Parts: sequence; C-alpha cells; structure tokens
Amino acid sequence: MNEMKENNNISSVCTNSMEKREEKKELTRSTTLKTENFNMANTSFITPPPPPPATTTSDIDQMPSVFALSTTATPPPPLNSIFDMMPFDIIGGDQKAGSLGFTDLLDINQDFGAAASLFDWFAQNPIVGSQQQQTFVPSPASTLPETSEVLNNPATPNSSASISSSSNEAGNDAFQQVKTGDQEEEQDHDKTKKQLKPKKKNQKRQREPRFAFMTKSEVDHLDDGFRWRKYGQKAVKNSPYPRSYYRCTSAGCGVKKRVERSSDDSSIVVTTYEGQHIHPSPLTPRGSIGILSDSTGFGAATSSFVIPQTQYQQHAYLYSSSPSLNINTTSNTSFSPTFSFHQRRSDSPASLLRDHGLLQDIVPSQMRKEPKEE
DNA sequence: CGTGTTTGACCCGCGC
DNA sequence: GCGCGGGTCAAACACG
Repeated sequence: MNEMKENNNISSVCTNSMEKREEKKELTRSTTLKTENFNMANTSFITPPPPPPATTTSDIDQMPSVFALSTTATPPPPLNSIFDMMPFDIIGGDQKAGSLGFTDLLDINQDFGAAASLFDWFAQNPIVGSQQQQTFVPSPASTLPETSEVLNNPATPNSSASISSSSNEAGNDAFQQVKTGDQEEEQDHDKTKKQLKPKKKNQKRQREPRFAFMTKSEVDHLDDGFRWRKYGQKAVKNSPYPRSYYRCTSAGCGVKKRVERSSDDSSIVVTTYEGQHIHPSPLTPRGSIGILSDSTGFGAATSSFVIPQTQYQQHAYLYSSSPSLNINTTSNTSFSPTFSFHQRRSDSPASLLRDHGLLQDIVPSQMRKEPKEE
C-alpha cells in the first residue's frame, strides 16, 4: 500500500499539488532551480506514456520507452515503476535484437543470471577495487581514472554489462566499507549542521561506492522497490534539468540516490546509487517484483542501460531489460533478465558521454574525452 | 499526525 | 583567499 502510495506520489504531485505549489513557487522562486525546466519536467511526467504504436524503425527513437505492462498476473504497478518499462522492443526496434537475451550478449551472463539482481551481481562480482579493474577494464592505455571511479568496461565490445560504478578513495574494499561508512555517515547526520562545522577538517569525507545507470524513462524517480525520501534538489550546471537527491527512508540505511535527466537526451534518466541497503526491499513480498529485489537492496535496478563504451568501442549502447518477460509472476529463482541491445542512432555516443552532471562522476575521465579517431 | 517534498542556506572540496 | 559547484541540512509546507 505504501508502495502504491509512493508510486502514485509522483503523478499526484505532478498533477494537483504540484500545480498549486507551482503557483506558490512563482512567488518564491529559487535561484537554484530554473522554473521553466522544472515545469517542463513535471509536465512530461503528468502525461502517461502512450501505448506503443505500431513500430517502424524510423520512429523508434521518438517513442517513449515506458509504458504499462498488461501481461502480469498481478495488478500492474504504476507507470513510474521501472518494472513497467519494456524499452527493449521499442528502443531496440529490431525485434531480433529485442529477443536477444542478455545472456546472449554478455559474457558475464552466468554470474548475472545467478544473481537475484544487478546489485547482487555486483556484490558477487565486485566492480570496485583493483581486482575489478583488472577484470573489467581492459584498457590498454588504461590509466585508471584518477577519480578512483571505476567502470566495468567490457573485455570485448558488444559483450558487456557496462554499468558504471565508482568507489570511494579507499576503493579496494568499498563494499565492505559501505557499512562502516554508513555508520559514520549516520553519526554525522545525527549531528546538527553547526556540529558538523567543527568536524574533522583534515579528514576527507568518505564516499560510498557508487553505482550508476541510465534509464530511458519518462519519469525521473524510478520505483526500484525501496522507499526514498527526497532531501535535496539542485540545478545541474549546463543542464536544464535539476538533480534530485534521495535517501533511503529505512532506519539506519544510508543509501542515497541521485537522479538527474540527461541534458542531451531528456528521455534518459541517470540514476546513481550510493551505498548499500542493509535491509530487504519493502516490496519484496509483493508479487513478481519482489524476486528482483534482494537484501543488497539493488533489486530490479534493471531497466535500460546506456553503456558508455571504451575507446575500443566508441559507441553508446542502450541495454534494456525486460524482467517481467522472464518472471511471469512465478518465483523463478533462476531469474535471468532479458536484455536487448540497441545501438542508438540518433544520439551521438560522444554526446551521451559528454553529458554533464553526474555523468562526470560515473564515466571515467578517459571515456569522457572525445575519442580520438582510431 | 506521520510522511514526504520544497527550497534557501550552508558546508565542503577543488581549481585558480 | 576566493569563487564556484556539488552535496546536505532543516524549517516550512503539503498531503492523506
């Protein structure tokens, strides 16, 4: 019920209350936000994504990648749930590509298939730390990004679930440090702002390992099965879209999430998770969705992934998952999400990589650079 | 009343 | 040191 409330929250906020608030906001306009953009974003959210019309390859890119599923036995979740997204056949356009399994495309398929979720998979295949870099970053010129942010680049093109991730400075045991980091951070949160002030000056604030992915979606805040509380919103430089900051509402769980819309492709939402849930998803027992979630808290963080490529492969790909296809409301423990694969035609890869804001965090600097002609 | 959002102010790190 | 930008806080507010 709460989930439903939360799920409906966006739409309701966007319709009634948001309009009221907007009126008020007109008076107390913040310099932080650009109103037009804010309204624009909301407007687009209000409109439910239209059902997929008969697709032709030509108009695929203009089509929304989010629409309600009607194939599930359980009541269809709200539209802003990422489980509703079936971008695979829309984005992909190519039905063959759409039918391609994720396992057909990725050489990590076995591990991922066994994992209950992406995050689970990453837990099993930690992508942070030096070991990871050896495994996933084949980069020849491979100077690891000085930012300590790590991207699990594919060993071979076309065969990677390149979901960007970053870690804190202490990167090597980032996952283990999540909890300690949470505790420390939680203590900090308990302090007041003024108490924060005299706080450790020489001690750098530790960053949680981050996990970012792009979702082609009309809604900013995707329902990933967890309850989030928005605690901030900032305008993103060089982007008309604001960035929203969310924190997991579960007590003691310090997981944060940042959501921003790509300035280059407004249909792409960049979601960055920071930290690790210390509790199961509140939605776990709920129908088929729950099996996507796990205690690691990254359940069902699957939708479509715009994959920044290495310098080998100077294209951005959009991976899309269609979990519901394989799940079918059964407790299929051997859930293996089906990913489709589509090379975007309209978006220049460079433009995707050039995206501002969070992309600067999640994409290693070497990848943000305009690729030199090979 | 509990929960979540909004938003101005503040903190902090970083580059110059 | 200063300015900028990212990130966070917390009071005020909205909503069910």
